[in-house]
Amino acid sequence: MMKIHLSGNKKLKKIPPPSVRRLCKIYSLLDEIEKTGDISISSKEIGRRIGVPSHSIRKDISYLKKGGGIGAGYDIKELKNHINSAFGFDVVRNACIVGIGKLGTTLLNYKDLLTQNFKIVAGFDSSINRLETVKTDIPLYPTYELPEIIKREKIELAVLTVPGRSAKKMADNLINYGIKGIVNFSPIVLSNRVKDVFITNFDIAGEFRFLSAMFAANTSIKNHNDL
Amino acid sequence: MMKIHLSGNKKLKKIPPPSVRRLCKIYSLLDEIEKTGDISISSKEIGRRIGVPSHSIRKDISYLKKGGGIGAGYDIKELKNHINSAFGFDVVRNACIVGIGKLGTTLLNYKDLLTQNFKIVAGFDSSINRLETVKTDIPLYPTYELPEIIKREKIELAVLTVPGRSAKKMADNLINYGIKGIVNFSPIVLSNRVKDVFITNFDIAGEFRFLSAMFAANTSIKNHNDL
DNA sequence: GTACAATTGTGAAATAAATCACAAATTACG
DNA sequence: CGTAATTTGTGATTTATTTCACAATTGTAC
Repeated sequence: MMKIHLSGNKKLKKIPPPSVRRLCKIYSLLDEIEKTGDISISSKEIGRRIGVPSHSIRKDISYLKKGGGIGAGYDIKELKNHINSAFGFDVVRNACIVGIGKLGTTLLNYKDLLTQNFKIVAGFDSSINRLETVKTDIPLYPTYELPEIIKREKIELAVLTVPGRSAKKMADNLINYGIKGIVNFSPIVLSNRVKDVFITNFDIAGEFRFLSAMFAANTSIKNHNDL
Repeated sequence: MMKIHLSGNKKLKKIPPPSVRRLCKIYSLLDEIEKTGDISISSKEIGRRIGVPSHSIRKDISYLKKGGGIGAGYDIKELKNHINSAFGFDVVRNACIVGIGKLGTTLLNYKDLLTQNFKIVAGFDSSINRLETVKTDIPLYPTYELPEIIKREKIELAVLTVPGRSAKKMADNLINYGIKGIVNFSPIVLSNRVKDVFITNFDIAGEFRFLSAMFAANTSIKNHNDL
């Protein structure tokens, strides 16, 4: 259980991480649906679309919304605003990619990340050779320039796509340089002992293994994110 | 809670999904450590390495192991075998990648996936043009050949890297064609209503948003997988 | 060999999350 | 306007997972 400080709201609320995840998903969905011209949607429909029972949706939304129209559906614009102000999706944050291997290069050019509130403003790699061969619009720098560029470009978040053996050390460095959030794609699990630094581990190979384990166990599961 | 049928064991055990995840991680760790020549390891050390308290590690292992040496550490080889036989990591499964866009291409050549028990034996895309331009050692086919190739190559698992708008339909098709597990990289959440088909959702953009939400909430979290 | 330190295994307790169930509110419609 | 059909919001309940606590076991030092 975590504490979420709703901006524009004196109250301190606790929102379970699974609910935060679902709310993020709901936000994306609303974004999509808004384009079709709809102005209202029910918890049932949201649930159907993201594959979750409607009562979960209502519970999730109840964590951040007070009052409103029981009986009617949710006003899409209004609900988006609620999530927005709770999670700060309206603030654009600068991010960098550390480790310009295959995965790093893909993410550099992965359009979906650039939408919303992430802006990738730099890429880093220790191999000068690689910096020269990778083709991208985003400026690339050698690793030793990390402290300087992070400061200059006001980078808050880092995507870590270095090999496992360098992940731990690099994460420590990044934190020292002032990075406040890390998305770790290396197979090493990074635990965040440092206060105010947020780390999510995104282990692709591990996820495949998990699928295989569940598969072997002949059992159905819901979702990766337990969403 | 799920049912896991331990092979070579008459008993039916229930292992919570979070424990399955951690056990997968533990397995990878043991694999690494084994190379260094160590033959034994403690729950404390495992916990330190994957960022989880030692009592969780012991609990997880207790789900699949019976008897053994209290007081001593875990024998690495033995523990690996236990996990192995519980989750079937010794069986190699054929997989394919559906949707050869940027992400799909990266995964095609992502070495880490090829280790362990996954073997990517085919790639599919609806654009003939793309099939011709992508450079890879793995054979590529047009989408309409999916049913045939799945049967011929005995493909059990699919990695879905198509755009969101085609994800749902493609997933349904794959299931019809006999695919038993799907790793979904599209932003659409796929829920698995079909028995015996396992789906994990791997939403990169969503994960970034989640990080941002946690970041905005000024709260520290542990791990993406809730591992 | 004996005391001491370290370690596992596991019921029991505590915490977290999902699900339920239903009152209260709204809309639809003749 | 009145009745039926939807729909939300949320305490209460159930289920799931983590954490605790400690007996039992093994290794270690002298």
